[in-house]
Amino acid sequence: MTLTISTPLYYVNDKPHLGSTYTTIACDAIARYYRLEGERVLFITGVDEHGQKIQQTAQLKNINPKEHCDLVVTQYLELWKLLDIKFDRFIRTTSSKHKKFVETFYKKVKESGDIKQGKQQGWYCVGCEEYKDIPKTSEAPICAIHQKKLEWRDEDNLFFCLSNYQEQIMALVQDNSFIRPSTRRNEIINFVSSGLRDFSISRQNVDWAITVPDDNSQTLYVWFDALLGYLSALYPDENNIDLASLDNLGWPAHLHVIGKDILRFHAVYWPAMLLSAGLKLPKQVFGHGFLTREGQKMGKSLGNVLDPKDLLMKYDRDSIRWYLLSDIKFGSDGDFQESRFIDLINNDLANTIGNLLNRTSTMSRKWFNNKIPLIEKDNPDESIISEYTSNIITIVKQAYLNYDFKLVCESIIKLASQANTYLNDNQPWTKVKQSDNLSDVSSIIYNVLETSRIIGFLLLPIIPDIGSKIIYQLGYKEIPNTWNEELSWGVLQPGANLPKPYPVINKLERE
RNA sequence: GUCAGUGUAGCUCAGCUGGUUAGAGCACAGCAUUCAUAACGCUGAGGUCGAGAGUUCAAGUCUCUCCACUGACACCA
Repeated sequence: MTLTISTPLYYVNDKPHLGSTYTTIACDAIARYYRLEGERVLFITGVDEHGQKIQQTAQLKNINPKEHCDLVVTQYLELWKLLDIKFDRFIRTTSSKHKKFVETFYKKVKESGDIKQGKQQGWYCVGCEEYKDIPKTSEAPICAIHQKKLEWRDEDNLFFCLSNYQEQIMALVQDNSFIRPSTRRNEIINFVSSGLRDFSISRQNVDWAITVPDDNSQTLYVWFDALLGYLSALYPDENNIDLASLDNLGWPAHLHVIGKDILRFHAVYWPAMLLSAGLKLPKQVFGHGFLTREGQKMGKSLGNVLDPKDLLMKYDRDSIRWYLLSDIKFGSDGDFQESRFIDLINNDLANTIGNLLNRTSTMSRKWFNNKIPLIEKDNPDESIISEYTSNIITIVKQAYLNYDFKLVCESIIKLASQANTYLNDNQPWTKVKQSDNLSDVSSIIYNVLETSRIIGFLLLPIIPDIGSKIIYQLGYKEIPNTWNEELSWGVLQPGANLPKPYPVINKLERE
């Protein structure tokens, strides 16, 4: 069975920002975890390219919308490459595959009787490009943001009959495995229990969008179009687009990872659309938090937006991944603080983990002829460290399953600290001076090499580069695709060659 | 405005159904040490748990009031 995991399809109004980077890194870690577990994973990401805003942005730049989209898409792909994001599908909503699918899907929903004519009425601000929630009866209301008069709009649109799915959606959002983290579930339940209203899925004056199949005077509203990207992404190409084959292509999705701001679309509208089309529902929707920077909201007006590309110029990708995944509880909001960033990288990655490997490998090579020591007898202390390690493995695996990356990282650090303490307690550098203790020394070193090896594997989903470096430095010629056989004690071959160690990460200087 | 959530050491946060001297990591101080990336290890200092009142033998943990911040309250993604 395929595990399908998705990021949102990012809106290409602007270049990628730290938020989408964060989401994508988290998804990548999840995908890597499942792959190591031996699962067949389909990791979907992509972009949402339609809508009036994009049309307008392109106009401002004096290029056509497609050119604009192509440009931004290039930036996304480049960033994901720099971050070594191992996605399987990248879906563009302007692709012909997607268009074909949207038409197919629309027809099916229409056959189900869930599309009707309606009127979209309301006070509309041209500046905001949105309808304001202001009573019909108000006279000459003014937009609070733009201080301009609002227009009364009364537009014939197609509506999706969301209200037909009130009970089913209610049951879905109350199921405590669907919306994660659970703290966000209540909001959605409140929303649903206030009564679902039908929503419009078409627009009359937006050209940069997919045309409604049976009414070329209108185009489909971006959300209706964008959500369908999760499905169109599954098809290998634009041939044989039919709903029945989705079952074999990886649907239903195992997990949609999204920002908390778009939870409602994914937990309410999207499932209803799927129900209407007779398709299965995704298993989980995870709404993560937002990032601030040095305690402040990031925004253009403040001029404090942190560009992921700039970050990558200064720091390597694993440092960024480690910071985002280890310091911020996945699901909660987080604050990006550069001094903390530097502290964490230096302490966790360089001092605790990197130095552990380095000191152990050096000892082993120095005293055992550049090899992993031969174990001559059982070390009575072995069980202490090996049992500790095995407990950590259990905790880490469970934490990965819960998408609790913070706990994953914390537990791995604990293991590394434990190994450092074990070395200090046993002092192999003292024992080695007395030749009759050599067999003790070999066991001690072997135990810590083993621990380091397991640390390397456990780190792979979070920081693949550093995890791999650790594993290579222990003599592996290649990184195994799955980890279940590796996550047991005693895999390192005594007597095998140990390459010369080098720092898995360099320390960062504080400015 | 209505509803929900948050407010615990300098910083980021744990503290389940109320119960001995309130915890962790980072930062800080001291000790120790050289196998190692001036790293590791050990010890310590640090909090009237947002404010006030109440229930209780006992409250960070329950109730009420207040203060501050955040989010949701339908078509901006």
